Amino acid sequence: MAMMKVMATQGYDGATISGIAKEAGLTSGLVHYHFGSKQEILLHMMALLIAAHTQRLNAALEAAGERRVDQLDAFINAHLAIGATADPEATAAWVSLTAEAVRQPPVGQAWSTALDTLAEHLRPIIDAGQQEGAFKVDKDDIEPAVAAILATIQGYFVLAATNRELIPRGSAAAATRQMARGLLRIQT
Amino acid sequence: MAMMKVMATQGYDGATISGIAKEAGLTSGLVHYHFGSKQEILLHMMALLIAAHTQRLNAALEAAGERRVDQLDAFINAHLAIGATADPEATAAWVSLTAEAVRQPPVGQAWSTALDTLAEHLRPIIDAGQQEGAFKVDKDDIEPAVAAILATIQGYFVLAATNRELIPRGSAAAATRQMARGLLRIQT
Amino acid sequence: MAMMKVMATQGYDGATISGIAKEAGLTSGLVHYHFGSKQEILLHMMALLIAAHTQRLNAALEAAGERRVDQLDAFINAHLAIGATADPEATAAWVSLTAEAVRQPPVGQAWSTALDTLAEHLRPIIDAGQQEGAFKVDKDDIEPAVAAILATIQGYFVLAATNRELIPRGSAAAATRQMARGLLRIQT
Amino acid sequence: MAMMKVMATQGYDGATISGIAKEAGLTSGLVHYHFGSKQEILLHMMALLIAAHTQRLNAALEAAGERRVDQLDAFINAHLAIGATADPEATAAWVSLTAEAVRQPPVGQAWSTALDTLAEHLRPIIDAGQQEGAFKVDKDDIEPAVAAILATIQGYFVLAATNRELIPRGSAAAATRQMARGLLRIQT
DNA sequence: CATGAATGAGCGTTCATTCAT
DNA sequence: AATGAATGAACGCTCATTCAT
Repeated sequence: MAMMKVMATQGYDGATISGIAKEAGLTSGLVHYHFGSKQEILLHMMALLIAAHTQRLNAALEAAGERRVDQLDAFINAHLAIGATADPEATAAWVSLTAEAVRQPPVGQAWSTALDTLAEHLRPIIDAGQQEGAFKVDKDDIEPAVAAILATIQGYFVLAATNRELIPRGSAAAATRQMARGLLRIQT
Repeated sequence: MAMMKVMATQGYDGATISGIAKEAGLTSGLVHYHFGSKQEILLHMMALLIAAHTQRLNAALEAAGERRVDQLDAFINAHLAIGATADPEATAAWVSLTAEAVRQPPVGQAWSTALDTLAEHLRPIIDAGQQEGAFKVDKDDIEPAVAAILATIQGYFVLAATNRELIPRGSAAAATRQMARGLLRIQT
Repeated sequence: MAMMKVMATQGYDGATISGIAKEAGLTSGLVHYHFGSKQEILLHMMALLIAAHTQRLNAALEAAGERRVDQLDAFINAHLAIGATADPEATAAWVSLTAEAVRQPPVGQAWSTALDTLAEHLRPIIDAGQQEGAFKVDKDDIEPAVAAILATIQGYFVLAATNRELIPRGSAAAATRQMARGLLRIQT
Repeated sequence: MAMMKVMATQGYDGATISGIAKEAGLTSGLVHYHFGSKQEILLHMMALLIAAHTQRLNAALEAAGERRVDQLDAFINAHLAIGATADPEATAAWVSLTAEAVRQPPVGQAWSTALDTLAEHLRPIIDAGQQEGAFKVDKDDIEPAVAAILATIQGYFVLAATNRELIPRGSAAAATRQMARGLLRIQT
């Protein structure tokens, strides 16, 4: 998506319609012909980003096997493996988008929905792990754990977009897995 | 700072000079008399935010005592205690600011400096804990741990600004402390 | 005509080609295939409006009989009978059109022609009435009278389109006939 | 007012903000600094036009003396004397404005109010004339008469803006007075 | 004939910035 | 120090018009 490329470096307000159009090899009029408004482009970009990510995530979870800890690792890896997020442009765009989620209610709603979807992938894993005794946590600590893991992932995105050199290459997924083990009291 | 209030709800581009001025009870002309450009206001706001935070952080660390684990907890609590960040406006403004750090190099630089400063507060604690044997980690895992803890904190800011209901009340600091224990292999 | 419907509520500039096309169940491309330009559509709409009106007018005049005063009444009634203009859409479109006649010379020309045509229907009636002694006016007052009656009719259109409640139901034609009697000094 | 000049020849949509600004020797930004929106300029122009007219009308009515017929004539003359409206630009602008009254509800409201104000000047004259026996009309014919006279005046504005040559020089006021006499059955 | 994607000029509007007072 | 009028560039968006299919 052209908007992603432009937003990655210019942010939402800096991403002008004609800038996006030029990046995509179109004219500004045509962009509006297809999208109606700038916000719609943003929402569409989000949908693409989320769809691509969801697909990757589902594939990773299916490949993870039966063990809860492996599923947990797969969830983390799907977000953070390979250099604290594979696509720097997508990461930067996502961070810019986060700021828009604060401002524009429709974007905020879509953002919330996306995060909720992630939580709904993660929660059952932790839930099952807890019930099966693999994760030795209180029932009451499950929701906090879901939030904590998602926070860590989002935080890595922020750091990757703004302070890449702070993250030792390849450490994000490993560190997060280790944190999750502590959080969920997984024996290793 | 008036800009913070406006940025919290409107973002950087949505925060107009005259909007900021009105919030502060001034006129737009006078704001420019003092600041020269909008970016300078942003940089000034960051400086205030960072200074206030640094002061709080230093006070917390001083009060923490000698034990490394207490210092670590103090560091985490200083960022996340009391409902996943005390001041919702400051949090929202910080998240908006993050997006600007991606766009505007001077802002990005200030942001990096701020994060580095935090890292420089956190690193010696972990360093010492490792050397003293309280934290049973490899030397090579110290930098990743610093990044991971900072990522988690920043991630909680993001969630607090966009998805507050995902974070169970008061769970942020506790969960982060627990994660840090797992990451640094602290016996409890 | 579709343009009339759209112009009645949106005016000329507010009436977009694709809006007109949608109203007519066509596509914008096809509209241009037939008309070449938006102005041409307007001119075509005028022609239709005028043709329909002229036909109605001629029929009314033929049915009016020999007496000049009856012909005069028929002329007035053909414009104003039945609730100060029967078709509100046509009236509103006509008023919008009037404004375009001020701006676009070709439209102004067509408008003038239309008014002249009306004058040419009205003038001979008054002329004959004056010569035959039914209308006791000076020869010099004929042209002013033609203008005055046309003005009253156009004025009723304006009021009907903008201030309908100012006109007591059904009073327009009667009042105009009475005014014309005063103007032409017709004994009653 | 600059907008009036531009609207007189270009209509409302043709009157661009920068066109108006240029006519007034300003920049487009400054125009918006003072007016907020194009519609507000239009409303302001209406207010000026109406205020100027109301003042002229009141002066004319005060100078008219006690006789009802003189007051009636003064009312008519204030609108139409001197070449079917003195200021061609104001007339043309008014006609363009009429079309906007059909489209833009706030303009329509202001237009209605203006017309109602005129009606409220005219009605008491006719009312009194009827009660005093100077005007030999039914009570029920007063409202229709008010509407008819206003219609004629508005109609002359339309003709003046679009078909000036149809109106013999200086005939408008005289013809209207004569029509009013017929309408109100005033003996002469 | 008919479609609808595509163009591009131009619109109203916003706003950081300047400057006379 | 302080005001707020003034500037001007840039934005999102609209739409008459064109044209490949």
